[in-house]
Amino acid sequence: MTSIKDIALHCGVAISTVSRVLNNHPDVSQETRERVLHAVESFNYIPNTSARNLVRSSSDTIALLVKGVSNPFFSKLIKVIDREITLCGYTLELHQMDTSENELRIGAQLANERKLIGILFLGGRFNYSPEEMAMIHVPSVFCTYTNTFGTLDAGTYSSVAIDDKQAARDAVNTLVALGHRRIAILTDNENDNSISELRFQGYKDALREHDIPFDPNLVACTGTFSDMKAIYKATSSLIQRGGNFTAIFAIADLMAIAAIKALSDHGKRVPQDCSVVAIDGLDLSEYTLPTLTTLVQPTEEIGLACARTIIELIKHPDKHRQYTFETVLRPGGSIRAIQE
Amino acid sequence: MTSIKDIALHCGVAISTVSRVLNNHPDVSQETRERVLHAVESFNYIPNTSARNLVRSSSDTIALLVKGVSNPFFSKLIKVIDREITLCGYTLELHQMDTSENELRIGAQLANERKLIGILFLGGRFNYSPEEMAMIHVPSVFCTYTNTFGTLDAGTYSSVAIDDKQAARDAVNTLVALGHRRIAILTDNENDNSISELRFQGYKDALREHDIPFDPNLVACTGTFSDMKAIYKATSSLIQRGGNFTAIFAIADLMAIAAIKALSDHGKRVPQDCSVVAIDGLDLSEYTLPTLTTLVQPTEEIGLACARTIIELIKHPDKHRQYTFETVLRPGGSIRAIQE
DNA sequence: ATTTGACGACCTCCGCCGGAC
DNA sequence: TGTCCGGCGGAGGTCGTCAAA
Repeated sequence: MTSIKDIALHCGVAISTVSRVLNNHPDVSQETRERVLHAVESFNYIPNTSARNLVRSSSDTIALLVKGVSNPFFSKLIKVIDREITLCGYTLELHQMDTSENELRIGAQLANERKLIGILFLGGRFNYSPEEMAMIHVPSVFCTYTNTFGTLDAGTYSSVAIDDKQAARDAVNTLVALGHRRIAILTDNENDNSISELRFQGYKDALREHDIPFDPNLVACTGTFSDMKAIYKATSSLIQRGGNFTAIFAIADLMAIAAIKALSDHGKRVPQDCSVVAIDGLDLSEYTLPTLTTLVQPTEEIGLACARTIIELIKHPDKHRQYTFETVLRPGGSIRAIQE
Repeated sequence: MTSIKDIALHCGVAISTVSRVLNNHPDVSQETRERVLHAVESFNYIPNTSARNLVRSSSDTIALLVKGVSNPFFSKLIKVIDREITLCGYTLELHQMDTSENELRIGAQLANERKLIGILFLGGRFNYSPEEMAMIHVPSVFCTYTNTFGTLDAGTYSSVAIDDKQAARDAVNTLVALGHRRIAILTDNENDNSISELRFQGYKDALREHDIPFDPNLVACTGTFSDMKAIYKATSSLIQRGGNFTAIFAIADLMAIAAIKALSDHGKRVPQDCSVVAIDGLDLSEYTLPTLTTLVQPTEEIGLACARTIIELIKHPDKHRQYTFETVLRPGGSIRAIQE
């Protein structure tokens, strides 16, 4: 392994001089600078970051802890966050975990190991307690979720998310406005203290607002956000239960796509026989047949907000804020008005 | 920040002794050990990982360098690789980069920084030179690509991939067998020394085998693998050129999905007016309308092979091998026979 | 014989001082 | 007087070796 010493020896200069060149210090003659840079190039020398971090007061690393990289909504978000963090001169470290793991425990461990200066949690539980949060000793931001079901004080945490309940209400209202009253819901889980539960609540709220009775027979749980086969099956069994619904609200775009396929295989055309609305607004779902009517999450803005919030928080560790973004309906070909 | 020195001072022992306790060395009396551990506990002392990595000869960390996490084919692969690496007792570190970046340079830097014991490159160029490869001093495996256009000796690198040229030939042959002779291709780039070029070659080979003249007018370049809008536009302009094609071979599933939408918007139904075949076999594309006819990459097997190959290579650094997997046609609703 | 201390090496940065021209 | 460069010491944790208690 070549070190700064080898470069110095080869150039016949002192280690300090090489260091000065590498760190763009002024007190080096143009000629020496070029000689050193040339040696660095030809030796393919890369400074040892462990040693570098060791002597520097802090690292420049922010970790992004993702629960389920296979979620296509996260894919784009990761890209945006990565770009902004890098642009601001920080290093982003990506970590993937299983949906069953405890993100806070892993975050605490990682922060210690890696000397992180911040953590972005992407996808997580909505019900943290102050005791749990005490594990984390570095600035952190909850991305795409907030602490709805938890007991954290608003002044003690930062989050960037959409209003999930409102988005679900908007989705259902869109269907009701078209005359639908028998509206089924396709969700992950009824009581997971997380995103599914919140959107499920929004669904029930919207029904109540329009005096539509809630029918448990119209609830289909998939147990997953991304396993197409499981979603297909859940929709199939919903159809076979014969709840006589005229529309489906799917809590995620991928679910809607699998649902449309299941409907089609059971002889129900979308939107003629059944309307479908979802939440996410993936690029993809604008290119399916029919195109999906969906509430678009402003991915670019959310990603930028995540990155900027953590950077601000690193500079001012107590300035906590919760950001909420609006979703916007993207009209598609998957819905239509019902005629009585 | 408390350091090992503080612990040593507080306990009235030498630094070496504290180190011995922390690393479970036997030559410490029970009493001293307990005293030190107690101090570590109460001071909340955590060893500095930078300093630790500086001296340690190796870590247990394998890095997975992904070029474009937004590629949905990679998402599932990452999951499989992560599971297997973790199962085998190693730590996987995920790193994302832009398509424009040089994966080898980043790999070299990372290996140095993190004291990696291995690197998995996921998605990369097919044309490395021995000089470039010399930057990498740890075992590494090329995942989903190999060195077709490069000058590496077969005994000097490991790879796990499908036979891209053959898969493309199979795709085109499927169309020819149904009577198609005017077959357009939807690809990223004609000469990128990478996956697109190889699949493009396979396309041309298949045409030649069947004495079908190659028509440059039937080539549509998207310049991207994942930007749906760009793919849609490329397809639209292909249609407007009026090449009179009866089928499209898309080199990736996502491209096919956007193409089908473009065809539909131009009044061409799939498969009645135009057949579409792709390569990838995403779960998703089994649930679109129509379902996509595609050559499935055995994701599970490829992922396992990637993980096992790097682990074997770490144990035996010179046992290089190139693995090739077969793709399998998954029939769908996007193709049909042509009647003259 | 068992336990502990002392030390140098690993690598980089940074500040400081001193020498050379 | 200013410009350029050398050299030193410290910081951080580990580990092997040697010496000492």
